[in-house]
Amino acid sequence: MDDLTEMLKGTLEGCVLEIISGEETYGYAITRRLNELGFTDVIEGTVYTILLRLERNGLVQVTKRPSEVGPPRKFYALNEAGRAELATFWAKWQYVSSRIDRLREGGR
Amino acid sequence: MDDLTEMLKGTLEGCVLEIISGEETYGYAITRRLNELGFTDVIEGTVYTILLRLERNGLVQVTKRPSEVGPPRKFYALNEAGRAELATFWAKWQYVSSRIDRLREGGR
DNA sequence: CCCAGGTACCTCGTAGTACTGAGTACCGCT
DNA sequence: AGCGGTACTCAGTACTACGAGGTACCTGGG
Repeated sequence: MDDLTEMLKGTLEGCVLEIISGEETYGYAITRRLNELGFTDVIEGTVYTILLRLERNGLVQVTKRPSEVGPPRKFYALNEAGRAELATFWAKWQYVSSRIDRLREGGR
Repeated sequence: MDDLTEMLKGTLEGCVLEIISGEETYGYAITRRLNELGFTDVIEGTVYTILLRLERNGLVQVTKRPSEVGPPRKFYALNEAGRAELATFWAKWQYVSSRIDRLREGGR
């Protein structure tokens, strides 16, 4: 599937929040996870800009830990504000996707 | 539901295409239709920029017709390229939304 | 020892999209 | 004549994802 970038706007951040909420993890691994999930074109640079934004907005707690196979990793975990943001993301997603599906059904 | 604007990027154009595909219609009415559908914050200016883009990209056929209640209307109808674009939009939507839903299900 | 390759992070510039705000103009009604 | 509803246009703004490049750590092979 090619060029989903415009459709991912506004949802990618939520996806990253969801991944972080599942387990404390770091940028490089998040990129791999997104690629596995089918978002094959999502690139490291994109994920890092999202992570920096989350940090700047105070939605995550960051912990730096050494790695045995490379440079130190920055692990991200959701804080209370992050969990709240994730909840509103899913609410918005539910709202938007249901309405688009309804439109698709020839919808009234 | 407030501030869906980022999440609508990339999907609003598809919604407009879908509405046009249902019946030949014009900008002002499309805006009303979107508002009815739940996208209450979508504003005329946004719809017109989308319509101009569709026209510039050769996805629609435009017909100007007089109105009895105001200035003349520009009616839009999909051409062959527009129908193709609409089909790929729904394919992308299917792809993206299914994957996001899977992620939400704690998904593997 | 050095260098390639995988791991891990950061940053600047660009492009695309939705929104804002202002402007223009037509119409019917009072 | 003026007002409210209809209808379109356009310049400017904000936000997000992406591309391309750079830095740095580690292991293994030549």
